Amino acid sequence: MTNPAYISIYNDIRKKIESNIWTVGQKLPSERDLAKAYNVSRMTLRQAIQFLVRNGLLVQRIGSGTFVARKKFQEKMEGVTSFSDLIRAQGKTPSFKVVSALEVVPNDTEKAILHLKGQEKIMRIERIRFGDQVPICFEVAAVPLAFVQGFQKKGVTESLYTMIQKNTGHRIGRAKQKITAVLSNERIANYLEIPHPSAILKLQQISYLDNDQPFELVIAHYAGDRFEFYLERRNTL
Amino acid sequence: MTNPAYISIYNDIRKKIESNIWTVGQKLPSERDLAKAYNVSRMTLRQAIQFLVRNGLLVQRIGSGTFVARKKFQEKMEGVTSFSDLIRAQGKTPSFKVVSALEVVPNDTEKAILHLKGQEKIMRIERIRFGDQVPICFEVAAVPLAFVQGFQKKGVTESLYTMIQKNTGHRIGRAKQKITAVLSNERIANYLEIPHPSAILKLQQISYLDNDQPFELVIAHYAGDRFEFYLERRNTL
DNA sequence: AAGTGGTCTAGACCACGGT
DNA sequence: CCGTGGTCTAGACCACTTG
Repeated sequence: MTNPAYISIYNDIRKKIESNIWTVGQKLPSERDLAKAYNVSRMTLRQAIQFLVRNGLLVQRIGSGTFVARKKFQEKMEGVTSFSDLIRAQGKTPSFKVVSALEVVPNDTEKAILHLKGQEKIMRIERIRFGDQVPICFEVAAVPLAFVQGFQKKGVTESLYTMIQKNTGHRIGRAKQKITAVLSNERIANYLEIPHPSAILKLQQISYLDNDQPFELVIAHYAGDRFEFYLERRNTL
Repeated sequence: MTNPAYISIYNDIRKKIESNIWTVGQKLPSERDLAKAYNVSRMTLRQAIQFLVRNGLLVQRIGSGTFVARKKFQEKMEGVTSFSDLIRAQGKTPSFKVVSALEVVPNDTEKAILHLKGQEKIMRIERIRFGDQVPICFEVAAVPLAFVQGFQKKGVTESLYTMIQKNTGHRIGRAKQKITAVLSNERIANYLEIPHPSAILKLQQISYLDNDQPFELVIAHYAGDRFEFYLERRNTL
């Protein structure tokens, strides 16, 4: 049942990065030294490094060395829908305002998607996101209460992901996203300060732990004329 | 300047698959036999296989063997915007109708994005895409004429990609996509048989060869209430 | 039991980057 | 120049699937 060596090494290095033992931009020991330290061959060590590079935690420069990448895991995980990244990429400053954060009984959609049973409650958070003070997105997030034990109603920052990882002992595995276009309704047009009707980019995101348990449902409404998603497809090699 | 062995092997196997020497679902020789055939060690052979698996051309089953995957390269390359795949995933039948296919002078956007100089012309193709006869998408594609030498105005099928690969000697490298929401205009509402105003999902896709030369610009308008994009993010390992 | 992919070793040479 | 990552070898044992 014991893991292959390269997976143990992968996890160990990841922990060192996530706990800031190795900080952003820092140079790691050479592959040869790391192999010695982990008592494996260099090829095996390289297999661990390879996955860390592919997942964006490390970058390698030939002739120079291996370095901790700028982005951390949970920031990466937000992936194509990372609001902050996309706003910053436009040279703007992201911010948000919490409209409400309540412990409530889930609606049918939330209940089905989050696999909730009986009377299990959720934390539902409504937020408006801004870029340089201009409202760009209104979003509703639902998380089962079990995942946010002892969670204060303030903030609801990026550290939600790290907290869930601590509370559950699981890591974040994957995220499904659906994107469509809808017409605005009065409430959303109001929040986003746009005329009604306007075109809205609607995004539904479901996030899963690495045991395939869903832990978050987000439905976001973006002002069509103030935001665009950017995707890139590459072929490795 | 000669390639590493695993890249040559990668390309050789890819050619065998794309030219149907090894057909879909077929079992490949074992890694040990392939290594012997290519006169490399098994580790090197595995590195080539690994990339083919990651790019979706092969699948491996432990204890069983290595097989040609169901999807081929150019189908994969359409990626998240593959209309046909998304429609078929809903159990519907995709089809399309060519509205026009003309050799014309590019507009400023096309000229800039496709890096066109002087009086170079393009082929501009307008299409309506259907799912089970219902119009879902109106799209305009622009390709520099140089890439479609001897191309007939009929069809404009998926084999566009393979033809460009033959004409240029380059492979398809990556694709950039921007997604946003806009309100319909009269013409598009007419093509898509939807009320006006409606919400439209607008997609711009730029495709590049592996030498980073852009070869295709597509601007697509999807009826918001008949279509949704589906994306998935995974963490390897 | 035989064949397959998954992992691993202990070396080696190369091309590149910085000093 | 020396240290780095990139590639490669010729073996080996394991876990899994299939006949």
